[in-house]
Amino acid sequence: MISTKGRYALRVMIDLAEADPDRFVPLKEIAERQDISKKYLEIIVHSLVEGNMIVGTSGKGGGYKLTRDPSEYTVGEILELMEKTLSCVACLADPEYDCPRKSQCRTLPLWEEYDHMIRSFFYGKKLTDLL
Amino acid sequence: MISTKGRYALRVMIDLAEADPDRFVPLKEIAERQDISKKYLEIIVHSLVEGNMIVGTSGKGGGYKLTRDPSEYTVGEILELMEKTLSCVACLADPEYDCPRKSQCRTLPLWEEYDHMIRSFFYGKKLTDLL
DNA sequence: TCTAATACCTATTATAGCACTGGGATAAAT
DNA sequence: ATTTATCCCAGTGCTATAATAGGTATTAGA
Repeated sequence: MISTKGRYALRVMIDLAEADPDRFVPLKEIAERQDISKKYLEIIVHSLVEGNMIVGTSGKGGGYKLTRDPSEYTVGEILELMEKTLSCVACLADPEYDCPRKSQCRTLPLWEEYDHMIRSFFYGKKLTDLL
Repeated sequence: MISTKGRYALRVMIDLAEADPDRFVPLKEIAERQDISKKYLEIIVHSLVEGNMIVGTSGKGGGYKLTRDPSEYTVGEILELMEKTLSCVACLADPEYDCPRKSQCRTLPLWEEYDHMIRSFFYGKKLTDLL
């Protein structure tokens, strides 16, 4: 399941994409428009800043704005940043994990196909496709 | 994410699909073959019995077997039984829920498309496709 | 009829992640 | 100095997951 973090992050990004690209939009505004607690959004935008999706400046007139043109973001990268992984099963989420049953596992090919489908879907969607 | 319940259930079903269709396969055997604690599998097969996917008989010579031909099961129905929902977001998982933002939500169409894709994928796979 | 093998039932637990909330420190513009 | 912001750290309540434990009931066969 996509958590609120991923879903809210996407809404924040859409909100910013629809704003004046040269303006720093304060979180308070986004919170009101999106109907999400500003406090909770702080956590989310922090991750977005860490992932270089947006930049923030403090002080009066401060806020957040995108680091690139809206058309240069994919939904996949935003979601993956927030969810840590888009993988549907534990055995694929951690690339380090080497399952002892993998050679005989009847279900692994299914999960791999599923995983691939999800990735293509989300990485194939641009942020601008949602506007 | 697909939980262990869903993944293990699928493996149980595959295990039974590969067994003699007239034989009741004891859980102990499945647990050993699949390398899953028998105790935990009890919970899983209980749900499978409840959902009429398999039947069990007690006593010596007892065990579990499929209720239909392996080709008549879809992966989707097995997973949905175990996971309660295959929906990726809370707003679609509960059909009763009527989101106040749905008419203006920029992300809803994305989740709907995603949801549909997942359903088609899993309901389009038969148990026999995994053998 | 006894025994072994089996399913079936109820309960408890430990851990982790999710979805937040609170209080303050720091930064910048007027 | 004041206002408007971000930035930072900490804590909380809840629920689901992934099990484990111990027992009862049922059945086939020796």
